[in-house]
Amino acid sequence: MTLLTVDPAFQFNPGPAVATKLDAFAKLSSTDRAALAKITQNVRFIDPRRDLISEGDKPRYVHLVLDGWGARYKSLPDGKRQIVSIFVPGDFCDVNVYILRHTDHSISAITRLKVALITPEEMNALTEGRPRITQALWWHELVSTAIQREWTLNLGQRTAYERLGHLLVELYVRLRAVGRARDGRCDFPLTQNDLADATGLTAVHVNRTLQELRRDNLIELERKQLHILHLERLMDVSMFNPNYLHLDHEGRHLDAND
Amino acid sequence: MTLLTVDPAFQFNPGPAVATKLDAFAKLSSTDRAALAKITQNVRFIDPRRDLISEGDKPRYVHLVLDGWGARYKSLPDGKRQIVSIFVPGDFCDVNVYILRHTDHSISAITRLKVALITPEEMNALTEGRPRITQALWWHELVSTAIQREWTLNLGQRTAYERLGHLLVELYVRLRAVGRARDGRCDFPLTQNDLADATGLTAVHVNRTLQELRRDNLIELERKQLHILHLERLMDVSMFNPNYLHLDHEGRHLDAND
DNA sequence: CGTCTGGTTGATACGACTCAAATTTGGTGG
DNA sequence: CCACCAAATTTGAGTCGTATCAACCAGACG
Repeated sequence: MTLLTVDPAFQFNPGPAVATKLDAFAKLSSTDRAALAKITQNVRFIDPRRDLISEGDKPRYVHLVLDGWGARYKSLPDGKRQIVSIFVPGDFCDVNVYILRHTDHSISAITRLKVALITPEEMNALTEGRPRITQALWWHELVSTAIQREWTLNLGQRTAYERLGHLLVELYVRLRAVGRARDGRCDFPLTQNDLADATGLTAVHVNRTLQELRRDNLIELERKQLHILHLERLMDVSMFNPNYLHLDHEGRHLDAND
Repeated sequence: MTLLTVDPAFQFNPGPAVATKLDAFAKLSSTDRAALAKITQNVRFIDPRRDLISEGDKPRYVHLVLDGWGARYKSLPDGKRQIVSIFVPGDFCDVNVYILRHTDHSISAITRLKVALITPEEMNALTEGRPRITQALWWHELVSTAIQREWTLNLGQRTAYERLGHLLVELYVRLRAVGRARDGRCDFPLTQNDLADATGLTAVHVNRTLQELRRDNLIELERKQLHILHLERLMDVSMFNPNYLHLDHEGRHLDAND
């Protein structure tokens, strides 16, 4: 399987998603950007469906997704599996994990994944004397856990229909924030099986529920391309409130002046 | 309503749960402890079922639970409600929240709650030049999100029976780690309604499932007291793996030498 | 061309929900 | 100390959303 073709999402924004994302919180200076660029030198590619990190591993690097999609999942002894997070470009997988002895989850590639490996030392060097970046990383961390809370709510209280709608909107909005989505359209490489693992439903039920969403003229989804036809309405029926993504910063928090 | 009676859990450990908890990660020095004690001066009490923080509030303080139980929850426009976290003594509610503009959730008291209010400035002063505390706080943060991930797994993949069993074990183990549980016993102030909100079940089903757990001789639960009769077996049937709590540090990571 | 993965469909089963009411518990005031 | 009330727990009957099992289909790949 050759997957060297350029991800079509690049049509939207060929630039680095990381800077875009952190910029959304605090306008970075040119030296901040240079420092960020520096830590993304050590790049690794992971084939689709391959694990990048396995439960029990000793954490050695912080991973930063430069391109492609990944998923964090946890497995149960009875074979069940839950996707607990989805990573899109610009996402750090685990800031500061190396504080812990062992990871409690696995991370695998959904598409072919391009990640930067960052050592603890590089991480320290990055934040040392750069309050904007330090705060932006904290922001990233807080948003990640806020997303995790929203997923808890999603699984606990929403119906299958709302749950799927909510997940689609979330991913669309997150992609849009890093310039990878526009006009209701984005790449969407998750299979119905992945969606099932992420929503706690079966693949069969995901299939039927997606058909409902299509029938209601809310989405189109085929060939790994998602088109949300009525974002407002989909947000409404899935009770999506974007507040938990904390995108209301627009770099106004701290400003670079160099 | 007068709730000035001393929490019976105190029988186990009258000392400060915070230090106990952070100590589990990194042995704190006496000056570290003094610094911790200092930030717990500004104390506030919250009556049961009252909100401590409401969704949309501007975060002003970091809250540290000194005594009692609390719950973080999110509500949906259709009235549904999900408890996404439970706080027990020694838990920080939100390290560094004040980076965000608005909170995306509410926090309420389960029992009468004793919390310390900590300003951003105090927080900075606490960590400044204290790498052990800084790391311990990061550890706290990482464990909190690991718990959130486990809850996602819990809601997505476990049956009602496993789900409840898992929650009971988690809370018992967390309480034990701060000296508030022993020999399978601990305070357990959650109502069946609370359990329902936390597990994404209905109160009726929680009731029936608790009866099953009792019938299977795994637990006793009455008058707000939990007794886990066979911890090993309960962990087994609920597929509880303690790794996500990252309690395997025992202060060996960093050592104070003063 | 055959195989494989991902998607679709149909029939049936069951876990958890809903609604409604009874019972118990704990706190309050007479 | 007892009567009362509200909150929490328990029980029963009926329903529904989602799972399960089993095929079948379509496109991509080798």
